[in-house]
Amino acid sequence: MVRGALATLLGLEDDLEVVAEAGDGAQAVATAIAIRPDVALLDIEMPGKDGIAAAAEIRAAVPECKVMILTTFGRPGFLRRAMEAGASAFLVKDSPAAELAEAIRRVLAGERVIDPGLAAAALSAGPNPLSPRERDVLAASVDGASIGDIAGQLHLSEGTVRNYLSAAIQKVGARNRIEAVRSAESQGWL
Amino acid sequence: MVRGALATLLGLEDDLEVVAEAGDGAQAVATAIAIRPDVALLDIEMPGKDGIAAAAEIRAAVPECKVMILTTFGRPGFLRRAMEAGASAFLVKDSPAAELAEAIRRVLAGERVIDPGLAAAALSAGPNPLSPRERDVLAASVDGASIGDIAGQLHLSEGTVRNYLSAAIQKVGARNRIEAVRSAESQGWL
DNA sequence: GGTTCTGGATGACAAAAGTCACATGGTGAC
DNA sequence: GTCACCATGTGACTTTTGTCATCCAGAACC
Repeated sequence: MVRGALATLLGLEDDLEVVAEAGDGAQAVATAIAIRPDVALLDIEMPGKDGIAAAAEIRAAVPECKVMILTTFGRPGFLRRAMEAGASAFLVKDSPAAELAEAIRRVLAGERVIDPGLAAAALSAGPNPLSPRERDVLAASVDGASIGDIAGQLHLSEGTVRNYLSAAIQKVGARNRIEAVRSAESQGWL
Repeated sequence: MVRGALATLLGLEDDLEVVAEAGDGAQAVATAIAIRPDVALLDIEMPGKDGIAAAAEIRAAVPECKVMILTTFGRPGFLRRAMEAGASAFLVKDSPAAELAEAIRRVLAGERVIDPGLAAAALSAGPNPLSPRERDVLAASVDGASIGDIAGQLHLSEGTVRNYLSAAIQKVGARNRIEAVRSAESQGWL
């Protein structure tokens, strides 16, 4: 519904044309390759996951297509990863609707558009302090899995899982697994 | 942005007029009382919380104003509470945008509009099994608080908190606190 | 060749978390 | 007036977590 509404809205602008819509990441990549649009506007939270991966794929397959990220949660880590994936813009959905069309025009003109408050947050937060393995273990514990579950799922010994979790908890400055997960999630580190 | 886009979209319909917009629950209630619209379209997740409470207040203060809930997460418990608050419609944002205007017309004609899949889920899930106090304790533990923290926050002894938590975990069929929180949240029981 | 880093593992230990049994008041329903 | 819950509390007990020290193998780097 949101996508449809935004598409209709953008279609009302004289100088913009919505050439396609897609419901998930994979479909977005396929459509971008087929249509070769000037710009692709992607969300991060999508069914089938990861608008950032989709962004990277589109950049690789269709270099002349600028990629813009429009997302609900302005997490510093998301911004960082989006930029690394070659995105030209990073906007959050709580800015006014009029800004969207304006941002698209600026991107088409070659500018990069980044929510200023978010840019500051991303710079002050610093990079993801978690090692890849710590990230895996923390990510595997989001929905209440026990140490044993995580160990089985990741083919590690329980002791190792405990160690990684302990390290992750310290690094993010949390007091236990749950706080660590919340905190890492809110920074976009998972 | 989403609100603005939907408002513009609805404004394009010949027979509908958007008379106001509000950014949070309190403002929505105040505006509804001032403007006395035919229908109010509310989200549940709002800054300042709880579109369902706002719905109930609007129903009480402006009885001729129908209240519709449009939300991202179609949780059975949300639907139940929305209906108890006197809502005339409960829609989820992943239905097509065209349906929204149609739903508004049906509500204005006196019908109740409910997402059918969600209605089934709400009926099969049954009512919230948690006692109010169990709900409080579980809700207080969402972001990683320890038993001691919760006890202090709710002015209970640690043993009592443990007992409530244990009961809640059993009732929702979870294996630990985190699973219980996730599960209760996904049902809309918190 | 030595140093350092990372991924992985073990064992020990303390601190939480979770379970159980049981006790006491209060509130409604029948 | 009894019965069934609820909210609240205690104490004992087991299981899970989280922390720490220490170890080993491979890769990278100088």
